[in-house]
Amino acid sequence: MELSATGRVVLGMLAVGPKSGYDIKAIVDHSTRFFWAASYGQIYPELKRLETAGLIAADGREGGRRRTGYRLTAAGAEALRDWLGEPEQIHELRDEGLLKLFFAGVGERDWALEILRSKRDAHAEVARSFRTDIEPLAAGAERFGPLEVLHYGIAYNEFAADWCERAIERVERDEQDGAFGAGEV
Amino acid sequence: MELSATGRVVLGMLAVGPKSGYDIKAIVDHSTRFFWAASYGQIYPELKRLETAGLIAADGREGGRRRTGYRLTAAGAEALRDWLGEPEQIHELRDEGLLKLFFAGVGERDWALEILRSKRDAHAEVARSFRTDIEPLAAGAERFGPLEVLHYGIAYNEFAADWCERAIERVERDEQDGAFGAGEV
DNA sequence: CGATTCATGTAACTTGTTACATGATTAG
DNA sequence: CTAATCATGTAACAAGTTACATGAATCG
Repeated sequence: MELSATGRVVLGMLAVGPKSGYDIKAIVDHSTRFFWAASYGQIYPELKRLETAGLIAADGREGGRRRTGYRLTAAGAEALRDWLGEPEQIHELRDEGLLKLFFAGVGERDWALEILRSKRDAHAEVARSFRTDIEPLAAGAERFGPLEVLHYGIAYNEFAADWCERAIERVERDEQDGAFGAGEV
Repeated sequence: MELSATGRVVLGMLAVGPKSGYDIKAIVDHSTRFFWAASYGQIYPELKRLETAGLIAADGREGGRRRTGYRLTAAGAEALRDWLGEPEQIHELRDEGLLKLFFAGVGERDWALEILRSKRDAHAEVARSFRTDIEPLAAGAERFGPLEVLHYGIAYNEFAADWCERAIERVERDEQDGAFGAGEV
């Protein structure tokens, strides 16, 4: 069975331990959402689909609150293993800063500088918040994975901020305006 | 007027010079598609919308073939300037390798190594193809933008491949299996 | 003259977000 | 008691892909 985008994150989260849709959403929102988001509108229907397909089942837990928790079945564990074992990895990026930079040459040099500064600042701020807000919480991780991915997120944003900084320096150093563009707009 | 995602790339492409929907699609497919894609199903309806809104107009060019070319109007140039001047920059990443890595700890160490190797190889291959297939064509760029963005693409993919390589080394060096996870699946 | 490319367009489908409806439980 | 949080779910919408239909022009 081919897992949907949301099915992948749901199955993975349930592999760590039994959870409700609400739990999954909360965990996704402060972990994978930076590279793999999921909304209630996807999670709840997907839980039903996975249950129908026999990959997950209700966990028996009863508590004070109404709650529909799920756990992985043996078939679900197998589906997760299959997916993790496939070498294919979707990689999609939608980066408006790069799109703006692509067109920056239709204007003046200042446009490029402003675009690069905005991109630099945005990446620097994400890296900073990962370091100060999330890393302390994730530091004592029990399981391989989350902390490594967080470190990737920090490194990626610092790489991007650095690249922008160096690009700004190049543009500022570059004296001849002729190299910039035709100023079509 | 708020530009749609496709409106942004269409307006930018027309700022460089008059183009048809077919032209735009062809250019997007070998340039911005890595960070800002667009399909015919979006481009043609968007051209109509932008024309109705007065941001673009038919270019007068007639040729042998049937062709509906467009150019920017003054209002379109203003809309493009407004958009380029806004500091906001959408940044969305969907990275299945990171998602797999996030869950790698539910299995054995070998899973993590395979995931990291796949991600490393994919990024290395993109960087290689940018360097050998695209950079030679883009080298003599007249306008600021495309070449800088290409260099970002190369640097980003090399960063990611490097990070994976170093993560692989860390995992291989790390002897104590206990640090790996509970092996839930 | 037949294959390819140029060229436009749409319909069906899939995916995903947002906002809302609903109501129970718990903390202060 | 009341505000916040827990919790599930759906409807409406927005965005985007794929595949197809259509046909003209060009290349070999």
